[in-house]
Amino acid sequence: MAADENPRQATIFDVARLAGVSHQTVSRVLNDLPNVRPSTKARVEEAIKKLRYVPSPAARALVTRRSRTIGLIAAGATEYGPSSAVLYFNSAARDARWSVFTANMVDSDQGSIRGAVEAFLRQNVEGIAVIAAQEVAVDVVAGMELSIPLVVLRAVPRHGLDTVGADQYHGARAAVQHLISLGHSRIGHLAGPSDSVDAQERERGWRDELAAHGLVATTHGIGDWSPAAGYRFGSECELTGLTAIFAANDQMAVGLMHALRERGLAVPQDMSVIGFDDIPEAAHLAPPLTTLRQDFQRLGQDMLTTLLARIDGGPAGSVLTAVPQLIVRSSTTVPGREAPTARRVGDVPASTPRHL
Amino acid sequence: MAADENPRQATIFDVARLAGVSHQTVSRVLNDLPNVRPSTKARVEEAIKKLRYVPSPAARALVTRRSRTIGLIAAGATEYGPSSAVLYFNSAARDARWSVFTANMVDSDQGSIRGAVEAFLRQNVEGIAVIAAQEVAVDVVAGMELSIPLVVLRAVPRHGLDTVGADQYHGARAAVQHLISLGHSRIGHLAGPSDSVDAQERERGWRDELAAHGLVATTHGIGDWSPAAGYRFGSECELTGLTAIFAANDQMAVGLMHALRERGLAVPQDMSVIGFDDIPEAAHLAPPLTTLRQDFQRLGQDMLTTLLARIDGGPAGSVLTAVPQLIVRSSTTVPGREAPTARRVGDVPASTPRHL
DNA sequence: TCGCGAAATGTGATCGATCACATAACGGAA
DNA sequence: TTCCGTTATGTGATCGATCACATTTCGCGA
Repeated sequence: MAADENPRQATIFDVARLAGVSHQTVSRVLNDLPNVRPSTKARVEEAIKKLRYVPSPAARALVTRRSRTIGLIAAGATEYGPSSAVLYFNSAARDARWSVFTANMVDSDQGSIRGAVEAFLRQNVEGIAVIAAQEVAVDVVAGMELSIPLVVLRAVPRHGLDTVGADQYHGARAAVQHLISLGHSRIGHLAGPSDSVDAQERERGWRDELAAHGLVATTHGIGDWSPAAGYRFGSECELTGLTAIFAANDQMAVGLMHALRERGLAVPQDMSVIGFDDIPEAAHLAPPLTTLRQDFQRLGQDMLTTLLARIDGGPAGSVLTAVPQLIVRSSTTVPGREAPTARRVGDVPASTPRHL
Repeated sequence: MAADENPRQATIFDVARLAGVSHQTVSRVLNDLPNVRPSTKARVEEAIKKLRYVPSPAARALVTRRSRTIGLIAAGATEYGPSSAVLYFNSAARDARWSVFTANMVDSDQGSIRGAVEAFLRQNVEGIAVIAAQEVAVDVVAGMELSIPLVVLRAVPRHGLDTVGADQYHGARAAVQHLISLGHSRIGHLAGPSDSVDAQERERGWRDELAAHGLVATTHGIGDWSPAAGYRFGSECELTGLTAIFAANDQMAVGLMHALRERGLAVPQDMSVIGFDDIPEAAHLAPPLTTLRQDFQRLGQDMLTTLLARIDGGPAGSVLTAVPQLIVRSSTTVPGREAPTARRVGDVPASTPRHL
């Protein structure tokens, strides 16, 4: 592999000279403009190849004020869902020959997010994508009244915003429906943080599906998506009469099952547990976890498509991709035994969600 | 929040006019060059603030051929370890006011990686970082003989390359040492893919620590880091005489324990299992997993520091951060019962690793 | 007051593309 | 052949910074 260490990169003028045309004609070829004789075009393209010429994005950006570059704000990108969406968004962008500046937020306070967006703007990004569980991230970016397109991963359309998202609400209803069809009637819920729209939608789905069957939504907790939060909820919550729990994501379900085990309850015999996301570990937990699978690949790709369409001047719009798919494994079953009795570590009033 | 939609961004000339100086003086203030009177400097800075002026990176990059931009190749970024390193690398870069182009590879074949690097070069990145389990990614990038600094996440220094990594080898030895000190003498290993240096180092640590105690390395498998691979190994491997298994990462340990459970073996009573990484779920598995914790935050930050130092003309070097820390939980214990007998699903010759 | 070197500031070229406009070449009808 | 409207190509300005170099101002000793 000849690593020809050019003294300097070839410029458009070098190409022009070699092809025996003016730099402007080269520019026409580069940008696929009309009115170039095929024979000329061929000569130019050959010169480009011979010199291994690549146009300078800096020079181009300077005059066109376009950069073919996108900014991506990613918060909570160590969790499975968001990080998958980021992966596929990024990959799709590369396929479309766009470059992506990424800002992975370790903490998504207002200042950091604002700073990241400002850095993007300074780099002349042509659009911004936000993949963040926390609604505050969306609020901040939306509040900056950018003059460039913005697309957000979000289960619910929001006025003035392009959104892409999976149907969390009906996914959650499917989860609860599954439990009800097994015969459960008291079904608890461990929700995600209340500043997350996905979490809100899953909780709303839980309530509505219960209501649709004349059941009441009682036991309820709020976690931060982490296994530790699931564990705390599982240790502290009031279980009397409860036969099933719907956890807002798989990671919390892991912690939850751990706590139930410690309280002497068997899953699924004493308590059915259902998660959300279908992380790779889900099939191998003890017991293998029933959950709802989301198509993160599709989400990431749709986000990119939507953003590019908007950059090209297309109309605003919201995409709601398919409903998450129910994957039945072994953590749910019919409510076999009596309502469980277990020593309880903490006590939570049934109707008041408790922050963990 | 006055969203003053300027007709156009202010330029260095606007600032110069307002401050009553030449554009060159403004440039001096911007770049902290000497020979500017403090009073003049103050006037310029005030003008900058008043006009909300930000220098154009495109114009700057065009003339300086510098971009204050880094390219990051990330492969396997849905796994916990790499994605954490990516997160902290990125965050540290933003703190240092550098922008990061990220290329998340969904598959890391030679062509994709080469393409990503070429896109980076086109964008005039000043350095490239590689966070990838697969050694092929490193080979490709290193083989391109770039004229810009390159830093790689890698447990072992490699000639002509700046590397940063945790000491996988001694981490693995600590894992095996832990098992031996509990009384185990036949300790199997489920390694990561053989094209991963981390995997090689962990395996080498396993072998060497056994040898140091006069024990032989027998049962051995090769997985791809996924829970599914752990499960396949656990279902198929020969267990006779074995009392402990060291899995090269936590995710495979999850699958492994699942398979052991299905074969009627209890962890840790019949088989001790130890993992590597300490994923957030580890503490909540059944049983909670003994493992080795890596400091990914430190790794990401060190990578950035090393890369920036090289960009500033510093000498090449390799950083080996601390040895991963042993976290003892409940998946390991003394080898209580007799050597286990279990129905076996498959059969593997003891000395030949089997690809899963 | 003068002179002179250092400090402070200004002027014009430059990076490498596109844009706006001018001009040359072509091709068919009068 | 002449003319004229396309089609093809070329010329010079422009984007917004830095760089190289020229010029002015300042401070201080002779």
